[in-house]
Amino acid sequence: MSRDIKTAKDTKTAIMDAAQELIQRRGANAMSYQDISEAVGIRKASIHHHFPAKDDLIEAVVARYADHVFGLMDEIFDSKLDPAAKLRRYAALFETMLSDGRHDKGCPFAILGAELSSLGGSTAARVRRFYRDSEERLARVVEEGHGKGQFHFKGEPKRVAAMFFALLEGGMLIARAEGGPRRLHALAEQALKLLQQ
Amino acid sequence: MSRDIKTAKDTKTAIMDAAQELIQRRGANAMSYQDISEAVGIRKASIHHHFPAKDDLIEAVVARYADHVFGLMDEIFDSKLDPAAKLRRYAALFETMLSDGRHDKGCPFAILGAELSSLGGSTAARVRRFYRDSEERLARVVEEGHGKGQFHFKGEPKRVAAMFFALLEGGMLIARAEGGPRRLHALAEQALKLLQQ
DNA sequence: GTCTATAATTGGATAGAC
DNA sequence: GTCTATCCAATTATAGAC
Repeated sequence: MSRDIKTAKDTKTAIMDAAQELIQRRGANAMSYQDISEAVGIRKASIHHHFPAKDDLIEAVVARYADHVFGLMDEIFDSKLDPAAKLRRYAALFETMLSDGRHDKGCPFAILGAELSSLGGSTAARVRRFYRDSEERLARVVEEGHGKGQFHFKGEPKRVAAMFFALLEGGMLIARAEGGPRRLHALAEQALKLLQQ
Repeated sequence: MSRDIKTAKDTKTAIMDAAQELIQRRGANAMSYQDISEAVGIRKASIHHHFPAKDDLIEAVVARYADHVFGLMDEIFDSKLDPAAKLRRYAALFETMLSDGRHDKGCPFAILGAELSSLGGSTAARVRRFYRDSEERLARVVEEGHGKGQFHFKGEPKRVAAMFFALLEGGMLIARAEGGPRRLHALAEQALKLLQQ
């Protein structure tokens, strides 16, 4: 056996976990190999063994996170919940993030969106893709709600979905600065009120 | 006369202009005195004469920008425009920002919100204040529109205002990544549709 | 796969001449 | 108020022993 049964989590994963937390809290530019080294308990050089360049690490983290979130989204959106409940559950993902730890974590893609121009090309592409795919999935739920008569609005479902997404990403940054998860929750609920009225 | 009549803009202002542009495009963490030095055409040490520490510079830029924006907001919101037109004009401020230069500038306060935990204390406080004051001003417009029967919604005007604000800040980051000013415009229009239906 | 050691560069910042 | 020169710390990254 090459792994410790108990605490076992391979170093590569531990590095990515630490990096993700740092990105969510401080951003990719403010994250250093030194920070990760201290968090994981290994030397800087060892990180380079797993991720030769910083961009490689950021990209790996971002790819893993996107897979994770889309997994959760698909679970929610493919369920038998009614459309409004689906949007609530989706919003709750953001709220839960703000509740985590020291209450200073944000959505990695909102943070990286702000840092977009200093990211590597493929990471920037992944950020854009995340936005696009999120809106696309949301649009299906909005459309479903519209079709079932649960949502009432003028305009295209696609636009409403984009609105809801922007609201959550922006609201997350704002609520992280002041108000926390409760404030983000209130934002999402207000949006749902407008959709259902 | 101690200033050149023609190109005259004092160095301090030129430094702040360069710093603001860099913050809007890359973020405060990715901005260096070296970058500014090249943009302005002076030496790094000269920047330190005007702004001893980087935090001083960032704070000065942020304070000036907030004053500027609140000036514009007050002009719009104190005008005789109807509430929907006021919100459109407000949204246009964000759209104009995205149209500027290489189309990669964002609202400094959205960028700095993402970098919040690596900012100096007083700068972070200013970011929070900007969010609060923006929402407060927007709330008055939303309330006005509700009172005049132009906006129809359930819930508190304060919440609706917060929603509109989060939508624009988040939408700006997303539209900067893909879609540009037109996309942000569509977002704002969709929100107005929901309010007016 | 992890370590020590070290390179190479850049960052923010200061001292002191002009 | 701007410059040259310099300092010191931090950062990304590599080489090579274990």
